[in-house]
Amino acid sequence: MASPKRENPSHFIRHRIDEDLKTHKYEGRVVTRFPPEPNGYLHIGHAKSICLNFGLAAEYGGTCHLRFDDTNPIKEELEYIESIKADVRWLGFDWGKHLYFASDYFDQLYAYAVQLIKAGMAYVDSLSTAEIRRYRGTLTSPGINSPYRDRSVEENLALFERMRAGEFDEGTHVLRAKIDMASPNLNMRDPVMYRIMKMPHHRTGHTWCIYPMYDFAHGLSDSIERITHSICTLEFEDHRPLYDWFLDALHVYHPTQIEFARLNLTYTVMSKRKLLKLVEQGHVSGWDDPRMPTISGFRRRGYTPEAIRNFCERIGVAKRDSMVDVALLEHCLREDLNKRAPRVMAVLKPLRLVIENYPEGRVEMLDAENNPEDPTAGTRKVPFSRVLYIEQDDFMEDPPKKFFRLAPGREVRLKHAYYVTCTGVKKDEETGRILEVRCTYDPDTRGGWSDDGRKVRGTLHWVSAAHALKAEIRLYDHLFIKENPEETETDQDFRANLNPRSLEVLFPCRVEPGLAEAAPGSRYQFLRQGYFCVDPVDSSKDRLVFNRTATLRDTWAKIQQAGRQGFRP
RNA sequence: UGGGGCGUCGUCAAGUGGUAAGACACAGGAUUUUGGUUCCUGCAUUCGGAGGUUCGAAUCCUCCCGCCCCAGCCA
Repeated sequence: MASPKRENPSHFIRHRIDEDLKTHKYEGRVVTRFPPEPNGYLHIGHAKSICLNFGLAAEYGGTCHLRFDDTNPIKEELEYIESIKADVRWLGFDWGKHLYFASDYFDQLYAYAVQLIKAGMAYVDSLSTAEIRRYRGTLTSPGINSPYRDRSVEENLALFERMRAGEFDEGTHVLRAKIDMASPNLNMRDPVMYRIMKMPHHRTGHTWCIYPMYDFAHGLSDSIERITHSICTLEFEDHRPLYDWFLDALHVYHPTQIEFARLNLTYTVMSKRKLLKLVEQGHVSGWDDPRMPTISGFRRRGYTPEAIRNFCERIGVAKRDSMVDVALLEHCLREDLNKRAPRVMAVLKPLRLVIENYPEGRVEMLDAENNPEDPTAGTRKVPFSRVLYIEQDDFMEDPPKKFFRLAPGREVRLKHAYYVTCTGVKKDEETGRILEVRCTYDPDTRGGWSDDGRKVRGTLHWVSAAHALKAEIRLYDHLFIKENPEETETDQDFRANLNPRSLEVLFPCRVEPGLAEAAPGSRYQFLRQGYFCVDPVDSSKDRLVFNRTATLRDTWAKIQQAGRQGFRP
């Protein structure tokens, strides 16, 4: 990789690690972890965390663990574990042998709990869920001690053992840390450490009927794995005192928890709950719908892991809540694909173009450059004949001044081919709809160039009607119509902002014959249109399906927009 | 009205007492066989506000304002 790398942006977590390295807090080690709960698909917010954790580890010569935080069997499924691993791998990261599960530590965690009971720092509470809530107090008033708070160590030990043995029903007992019911931090008001759940676990089976809570399990899992920097999102800031409390109480190895702001992106939602709702209610076709901000959605949409990684580096890491413009993500994608994607011609909304002076039955194979940004990409042959398809948008019968595409009497270049001059149009007598455009070509302009100094303003893409392949093309737009879908009128939710035009399916579009061989998932630039990929799920030899990953920047569209607004009274 | 955080350009974001980086977006212009790419140029006399300390403040102090998070036997 000789490409000139951007210098790594400065951010507070790098500063913290630098500082710890300087003071030898962790003997020069850097060990991070990405700790997903296997209860849903990963989204681009997770990608930020993955890039941060794996990226930092790589940068400092350390390691990053992939650890599944699987402490709640009712919400978690095997299926998610595989999708998460696939997504992390696809993003380009490798956990090597460091694949772990919090459930692997259940025995150790149980022993730690017993140790806390013996130290008088944990007790079995027999209050009901509702009572526990009531005893906890509120934001502004302190909680009160449970009547079971002062059970003897022996009694607690016996009760906890019986909880484990399955002697009690769910909800009848919990193990709580004995901290401070009057703490202004609600997390410190005797947090629950274990609850009874008579539910088999996807990895430990029927071994357990009590499961540890996040706050107890997470920090200790970090400790067991000798993590140095435990990076999580802002909402856990209030949990840090508790994270530290368990580690200190048990006198075990103590990682540092550091919190950063989660990613928000314009025109989309990011919470698992909301994404699940979109899937379940059929607003999208699934977790991997190309409009979803999931990793699998972006993958199917045609995004590259490089673009996503670059995006994650560019957005930075900080503690303030923010909403990143999705235009930056699109920019990263275009920047990557501009260099790599082969150019190809595809007509989305076909309009017949007949070249009156081109011999019937004649076919020429013209040379076309595969990528002007990459001289090594070579050329290909494209068939040219008397009847072509051009884009409907590339012809206007009565064009405005700034339109420099095809119109009666106007001359344009057909990319890689010839100059053509429009001689007229053929219309449906009744509807007035344009059926085809007629033109003549200049045989001296083969390849799309004339040495006589003649200037043509426009260059059009095209396909030969007799040779082109039919294809289905799916045009995607933002899933929501508002930058912040959360902004709604009272008594409606984010679904009210769903974009009814987020998907437009075009068929039959006409594409270059060479695309018959296009591999699923392969990416192209459709000249003058945008970046597209072969849909890895629905495309087949019989029915080619392309997804639009992103449009090209479109100055003409902007001019039109400005014009329309200008004419508004 | 308890506690924990956070406020620097439209959006991200550097900056850690020496006189406001960069990116995206936006607006002009040049080049162009993609109205793409590339290339120039412009875009915060000012850092939520008000005082104060200092030769000097986005950086230190005081007060105020605004936004986010926490009352799961979820993570």
